[in-house]
Amino acid sequence: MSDPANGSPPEFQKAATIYDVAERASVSIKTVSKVVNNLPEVSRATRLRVLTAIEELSYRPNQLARGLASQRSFMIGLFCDAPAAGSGYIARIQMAILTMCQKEGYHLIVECIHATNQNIAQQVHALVAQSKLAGVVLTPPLSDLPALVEALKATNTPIVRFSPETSQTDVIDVDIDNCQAAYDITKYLIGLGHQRIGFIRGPLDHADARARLEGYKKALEEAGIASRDDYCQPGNYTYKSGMQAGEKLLTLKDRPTAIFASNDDMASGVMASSLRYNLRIPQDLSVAGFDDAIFAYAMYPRLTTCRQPIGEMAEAAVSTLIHHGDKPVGLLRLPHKIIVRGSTARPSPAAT
Amino acid sequence: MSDPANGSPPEFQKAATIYDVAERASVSIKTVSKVVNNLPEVSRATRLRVLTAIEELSYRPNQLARGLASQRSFMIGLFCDAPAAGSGYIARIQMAILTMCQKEGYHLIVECIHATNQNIAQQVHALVAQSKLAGVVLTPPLSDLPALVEALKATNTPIVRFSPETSQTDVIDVDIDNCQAAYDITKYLIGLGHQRIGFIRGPLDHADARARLEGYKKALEEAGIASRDDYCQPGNYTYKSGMQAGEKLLTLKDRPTAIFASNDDMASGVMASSLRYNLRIPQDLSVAGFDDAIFAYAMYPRLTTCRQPIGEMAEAAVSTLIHHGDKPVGLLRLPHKIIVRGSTARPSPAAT
DNA sequence: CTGAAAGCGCTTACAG
DNA sequence: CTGAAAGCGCTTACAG
Repeated sequence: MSDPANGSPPEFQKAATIYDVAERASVSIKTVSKVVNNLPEVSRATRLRVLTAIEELSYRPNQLARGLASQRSFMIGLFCDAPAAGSGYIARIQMAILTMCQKEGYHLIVECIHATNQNIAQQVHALVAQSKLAGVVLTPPLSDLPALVEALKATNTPIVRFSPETSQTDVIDVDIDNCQAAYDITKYLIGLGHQRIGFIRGPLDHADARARLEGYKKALEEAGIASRDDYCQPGNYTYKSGMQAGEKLLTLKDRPTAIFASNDDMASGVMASSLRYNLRIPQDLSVAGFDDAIFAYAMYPRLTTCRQPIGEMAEAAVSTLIHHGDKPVGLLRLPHKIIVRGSTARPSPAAT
Repeated sequence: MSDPANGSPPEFQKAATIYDVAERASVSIKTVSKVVNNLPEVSRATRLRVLTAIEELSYRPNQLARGLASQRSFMIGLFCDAPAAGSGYIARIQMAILTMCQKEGYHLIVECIHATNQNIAQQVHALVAQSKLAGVVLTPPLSDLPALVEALKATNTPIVRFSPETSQTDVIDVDIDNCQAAYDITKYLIGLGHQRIGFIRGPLDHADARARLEGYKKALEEAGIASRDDYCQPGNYTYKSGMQAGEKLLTLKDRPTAIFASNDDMASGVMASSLRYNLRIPQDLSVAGFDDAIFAYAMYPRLTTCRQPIGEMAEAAVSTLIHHGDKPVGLLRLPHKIIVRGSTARPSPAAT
């Protein structure tokens, strides 16, 4: 197939280099470089000539050479603990980041870092030093690994963290207002006519779990509904813990007419437990979750929940990494969205 | 912070290069290169000296330089249509591929290619030519995009496809035996005592859907159970189509005591529809799915299903890409696994 | 607005 | 078993 001795121009076999383009356009490679990188200082006529040559040779700059020479690659790292785990939150972030990267002409390189790993610093060093990443996106629970963040800072790599526990300097954080979101859902349930609203909280060492609990209480208080301790059950964000909390809530004397679980996995558990007591959803019991997990749409009835604006968060993250320096450091809060579906309704007259 | 005028060795500020290591170990860079790449022809003593120097300087080879010089990068591309969509099948593949890559010292770069995109060839050219990918993994539905496969072949990039429709030359394919898997599930249901087993098939233009249907029929036939047309309903792999098929099956005069849906989304739909008829699962109706989707474990009761050995498939895929040439081209079939959970049980005496 | 030259940090024949 | 040199394909001061 290959024919090295062939005298004809190698337009087919070998990829064109910047030299080929320069020669064809009768300019220096410097000029080609400028055109490719969209720098000014090139006359319209020259630019057009170069562009034509690029087109004709279907030239693509070699990213490896570009990165080596400029000491920065066009790659953004996405560091995850377990990309495929959980309810798809991480997967959704990845998809959004990827879309943004492609829009900006960057590539996404995904790395798995185990939060329990000991010398993270070493691993990061290997990863970042080797590839000269243009920036790194951290997803939970990695957002809250001081060792990771420090190691990254030491390599002078820009960082964006998704939903971190606490804000930090030198770092950009993107998140939603969990308290407000929980407040909104609770208020929506109250607006529906519910007075007895159960709540299943997440682990209290998670800042988001605390914030959601706070939002729930705030909404009740504002509506003049006394909060009852037995209506607020603990959970740990798993399906099973949701089912257990559901059992407790549904066997209460004055059982709630609505249950708001702080995530979709637990909401799913509640729905499972409601089957045991022959409660129909949403006629006998309204259930709301949080996250808009993949399965929230595949269960019956579909789950009312809160969706994070992951697309916008990713957009903010990537553009911050690429144009970093323009944006201020700190926490960026983006607006969430309540998704109302079939699992919530007005309480039946009998229940109220 | 940085102090270029500082005379002390730059062990901290700047990353060590191969020259620094060579100097410290008193060898040429060639020798360092050999040690790093695990090539022979280096005496034990020298190798040890180099290794020590590498350790002391915490040297990491620059991947960009390595790639540029050798004309091949240590990156493997994972091409997906929509990484986050669906029931997590793609996400799981990604996780497995990623794990393998890290084990082999490669990086994973994820690219999103829309199957509907017109000139895929161009996009591939840009992607692969730019980054000199060591290999590419294709996931459905991209596995069956001739334009993609051809474009990739033209760049001489090794390819591995997950679950393609049809085998091809020059390409390695990994898959399970869908017919056998469906046969196994059906046989398991028969073994439980079910005689009236409904089936919901996938779209018949999918090879896997056809194979699963075939497996179902084969198991019935072997057991001497006549297959009934009204027990075999069409579906298109969505939750909704599963629910519709469920309605049809459950309103049949002799309704099935078990339903086997060709994927978990449809199985989930069946379970939803069963609620309408006050059928308890698994007491009144057994339901089995296929895929072991993320939510299969989060529903109630948990779904009996078939899991693909994604870890092994990924292992085969990556090692094939890296050591390609060693392995034969063609289709590699790996063993599936039936996961029995709470959604299936013996039929109740009344029903049989 | 454009060129010539050095250099990014490796690998790879080619010698010895 | 090891060295010296060229080259991978770009970018980036430095000149003009």
